[in-house]
Amino acid sequence: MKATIKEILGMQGDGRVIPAEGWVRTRRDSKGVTFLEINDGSTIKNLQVVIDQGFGGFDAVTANLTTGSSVVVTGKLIASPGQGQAVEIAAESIEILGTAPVDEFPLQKKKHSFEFLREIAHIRPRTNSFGAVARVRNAMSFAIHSFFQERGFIYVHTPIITGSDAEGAGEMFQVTTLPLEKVPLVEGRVDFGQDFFGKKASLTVSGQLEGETYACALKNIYTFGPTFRAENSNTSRHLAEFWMIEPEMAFCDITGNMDIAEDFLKYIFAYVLEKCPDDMDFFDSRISKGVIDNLRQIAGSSFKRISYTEAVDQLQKSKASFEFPVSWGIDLQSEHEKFLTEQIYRQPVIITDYPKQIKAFYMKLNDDNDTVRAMDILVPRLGEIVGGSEREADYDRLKNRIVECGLNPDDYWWYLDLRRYGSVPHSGFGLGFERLIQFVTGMQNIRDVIPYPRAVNTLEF
RNA sequence: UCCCCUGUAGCUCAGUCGGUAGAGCAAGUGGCUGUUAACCACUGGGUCGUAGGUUCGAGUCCUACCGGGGGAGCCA
Repeated sequence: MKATIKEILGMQGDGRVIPAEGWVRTRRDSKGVTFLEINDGSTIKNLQVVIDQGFGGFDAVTANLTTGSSVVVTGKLIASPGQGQAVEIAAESIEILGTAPVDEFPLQKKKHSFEFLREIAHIRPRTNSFGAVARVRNAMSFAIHSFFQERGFIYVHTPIITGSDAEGAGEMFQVTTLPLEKVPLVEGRVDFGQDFFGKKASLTVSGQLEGETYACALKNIYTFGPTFRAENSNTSRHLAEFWMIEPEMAFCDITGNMDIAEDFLKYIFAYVLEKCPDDMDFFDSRISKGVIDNLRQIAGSSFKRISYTEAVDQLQKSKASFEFPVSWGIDLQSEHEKFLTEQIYRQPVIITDYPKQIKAFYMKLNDDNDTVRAMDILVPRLGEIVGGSEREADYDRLKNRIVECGLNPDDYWWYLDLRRYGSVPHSGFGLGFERLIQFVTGMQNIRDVIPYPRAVNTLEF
């Protein structure tokens, strides 16, 4: 394999003759000399190619040497006499592999809006912004695995298709092979017995319940995979298909859960700062001023930990006027979460011990019988980024909560079995990968941190 | 799903009181011995989202639909 542009930029400009492959980003003509910047996505930086217009073969390619065309340039790698780059290639031959006609190719050597680029999602990775997002996303994926692997967590592949219809985490996409134009009926209702699985099936909204079963066998596990929500939500923070990270730890209480979650976030931030300095410089200067300092500061500090009751007190004491008034028992609204992280504490905040009414059935009930051992991590700008809890480990209390929440215990027989045989305290949390990328990069819209966003009425690519 | 904003040149936008279309960037041509957000000059470029309506006349006002954005809810 020939050297990537990233590798070439790290070489000495000692006059060696090498090939360089990439796509033309921009071209500048002066009298007698043409400057070409080519990029191959291996780094956000471009390689400058200098072409003496007198050299044989230039006239043959000049018309097609346009933004977006793909080229192989061979020439001497030399120290650059100009400012802005250490080395450059003095072209000795140029081959155009694929042209990009200027009147058709949608990217120009100018800034484009993210809204426009979303319409050409197959071309947008060739821009600085989306190249940087892709590289940071890659680094973060790797960091997730290394964080857990270094701590002995087992990576578990929980199912994508699920038969549990009542996980309660959101609207589900149905999966079926039944002919939708002629659905088989029994007594007026759909006969799922004739469907592929013999029962109603859906795409998973969470791997947590299955994750718990493996944690209760392997101690510490994590999942990292696609998740689906059929909610009709149209915001810059929601997708119908997104990636979620869900660790689950046996013999672990809510405090251990918080410790791991906090360490995890700091590890990811530090990792990206170390491994993607060029891309992060780009985000810091062009996308969101101050992201680097912000991440660095968070990675080196301790998160504020308060109870839900304290949070409500703080919000009430602030005398700020909210659209939704604050009182004990309400679910915290976006405006409340933002006020806590951006105005009161100005840092990530972990809130624990929520009223049981506003949380899921599987969370461990506290002795007060009113609150559960939930923990949400809120960050400035995005609000909730992590949601987790210590799980209810007592069979009877869990069964009661299932009934209280209007669910059918029979649907959870295998989940309840965990509490019948060798039950242990265990805890875990869930974290939306794209929201984490948003936080790290400062990108405003979640549709711009995933290659091909799936959302309501969005499935062009 | 609700509220608000928006749709005009390839892109980003301006367009006053309703009177017949503008800029910047991009592109093309020419100029400039090394540029790097290159620079200077000139040139070309429009079914004003779609369909109706009001009017002598609609980019502009009204209605519906479609697309995009922001916020809320739901949530990760």
